[in-house]
Amino acid sequence: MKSVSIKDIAREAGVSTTTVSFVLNGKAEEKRISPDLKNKILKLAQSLNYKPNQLARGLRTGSTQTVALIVEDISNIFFANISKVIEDELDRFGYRLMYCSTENNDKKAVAIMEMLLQRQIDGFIITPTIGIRKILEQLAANQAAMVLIDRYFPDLPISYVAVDNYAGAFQSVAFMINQGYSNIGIVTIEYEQVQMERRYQGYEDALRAHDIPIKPNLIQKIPFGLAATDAVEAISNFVSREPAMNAIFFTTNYLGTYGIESLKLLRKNIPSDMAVISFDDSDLFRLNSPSITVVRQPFEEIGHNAVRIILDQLLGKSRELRQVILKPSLIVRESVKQPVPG
Amino acid sequence: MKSVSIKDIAREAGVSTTTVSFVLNGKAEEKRISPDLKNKILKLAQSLNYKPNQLARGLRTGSTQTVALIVEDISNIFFANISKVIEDELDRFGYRLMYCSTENNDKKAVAIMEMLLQRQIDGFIITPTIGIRKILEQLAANQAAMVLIDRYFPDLPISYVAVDNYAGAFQSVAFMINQGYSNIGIVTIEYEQVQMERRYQGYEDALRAHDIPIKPNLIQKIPFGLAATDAVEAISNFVSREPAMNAIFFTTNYLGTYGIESLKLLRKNIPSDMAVISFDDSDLFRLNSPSITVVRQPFEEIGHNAVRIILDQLLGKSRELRQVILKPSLIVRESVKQPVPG
DNA sequence: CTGAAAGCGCTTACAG
DNA sequence: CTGAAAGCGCTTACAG
Repeated sequence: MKSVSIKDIAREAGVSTTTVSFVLNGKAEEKRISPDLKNKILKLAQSLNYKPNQLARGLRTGSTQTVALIVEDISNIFFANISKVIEDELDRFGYRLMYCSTENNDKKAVAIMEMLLQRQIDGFIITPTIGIRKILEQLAANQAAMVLIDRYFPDLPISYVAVDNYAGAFQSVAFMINQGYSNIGIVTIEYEQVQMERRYQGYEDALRAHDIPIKPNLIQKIPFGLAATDAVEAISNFVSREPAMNAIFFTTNYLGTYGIESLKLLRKNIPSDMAVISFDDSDLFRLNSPSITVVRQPFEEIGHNAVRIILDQLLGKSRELRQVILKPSLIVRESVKQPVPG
Repeated sequence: MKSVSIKDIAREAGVSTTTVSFVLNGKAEEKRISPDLKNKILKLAQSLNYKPNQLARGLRTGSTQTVALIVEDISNIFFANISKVIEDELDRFGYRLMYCSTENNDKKAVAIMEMLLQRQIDGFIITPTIGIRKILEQLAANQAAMVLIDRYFPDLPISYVAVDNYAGAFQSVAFMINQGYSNIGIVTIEYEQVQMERRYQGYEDALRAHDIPIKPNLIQKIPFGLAATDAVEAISNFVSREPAMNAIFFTTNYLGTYGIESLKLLRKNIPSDMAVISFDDSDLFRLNSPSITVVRQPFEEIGHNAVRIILDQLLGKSRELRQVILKPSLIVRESVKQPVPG
């Protein structure tokens, strides 16, 4: 499948590749190329089904007009939603989006970054894993166009867009307390990253603010990447082990999903046996019977902000450090009700 | 951020770029380069943090070691599952996967194909939209490495991997009939593509095989891409309009999800008011109360087969036309029960 | 054992 | 108004 090049067009048209290149790049007027010649070249390109080779163009210009989006898992609805916003927006500025999932695996994340760097990607929108900190530092030192989303390194001079995880968690737990719950557990991820730490801290502080003691056995940490069945089992054990616990805060959507499965297996009724709030929204939470109260992250705003920041960098408008923290919102549904007294 | 090239390494090492290239490509032995020199170059590349420029390499060799996966919607769990299988498998053969979503939009699909063609992608795994038929024909004529998944053009000489949609639908509807239902409706997508046609045909034939007349008013077609709220409304109207209908077959996962929402809004009980089966599985179907009976597609097998076919083409092992049809399986859960007599 | 040179398909400063 | 030429960073056939 030998593709046609500007050389082919030039030969057919009887002109130089320079002229063809000018015309094809819309510089005919600027370069004062005659309209007749311009049209001839355009027609020829069309009829030969010419497709510019972006590798050659990228090699020559140093720009691929491509932005990479690196997330934890593109099939997670939270990231899928964000990526759609980002893709649509970038498209309007002539940038292509290339997405990659790290699965929160440092090795995979490093490999992805290497791969992207080799492909001369213009800009990066990244949900970082801890293991790529070094790479990000280097990129930052090299003035690469880059913005972090969802999670970030507070001490690194890299722009980010995130959500007030602390407030989202605090608000959720406070809501449960105000509804009369006091034996509130938390299921979170055993992974030392800001966003999860902040959610955990919101949980603790909400309890403390209401003079409720923190009980270590109401805290369940699940290792990241645990197989679904194992995670469900861990949560089931946790629930069975703590009969006094009557409410659980799940710090992310898949944990909430596992939780619903566990409670279903245990035949625990939501909310009469167990009140539930999860971070992140999903069809499952919305349509579950009863529907699940959630902390919704404003993914449209996250996407918009990330694109604005990366474009400012790419278009050379601004390289200033931006640290955007957006407010999540508690969507009250049916999974937290006044508990039966006694 | 000027990156280091083999020229830099060559200069530092006091050798030619040829030698550096040989070493970096693991041809030191073959080209009989002295071990000392080899190590020196390797060390140098390491310490200079050399990253090969894949654009240059791709331009020169004509191969980018990249396969594109074009699906309808990467956030649909069915496609997300397939893509993970494909990505992992290709990775083991040194190929990168680049994924794109068409959203079943012909214009977007064409734009994606153009973009990929310009980027010298080595192979294509495609869930085609109707509008890219022409492009696929051209690619096929040019011997491009390519395989279609999920849907295909039966009359085009292009390999594909799909599921026996007819059998899946037939089995579902026959199951409902055997459970005692006879007023079985169908909610499908108004879109003229094989896979949906086959599912619809399975529905019709199952009814016919059991001497149940086809009633046009039990057939609801939803335009593809209809906003969620509108689709839910359309299904609600459909359900309300046909009080005699006591079972519905949904031909794809998001329709099933809309259906559950509609039934919930209408306060219809599954299965006592309405039995439900949907094509494709999901957490929502599995965890819903009651859990939803589904036709599960063997996504692992789909992915494996697609990769095997594309690799055979890429590695030049085989270009033969392969038409793989896999069997889906009915997963019986709680959403179809014997209806109350009368 | 190693290197000079051509060339992949573009873009663009320079010249006329 | 248009073209010859250099060069982006690689790989590789050819030569010695």
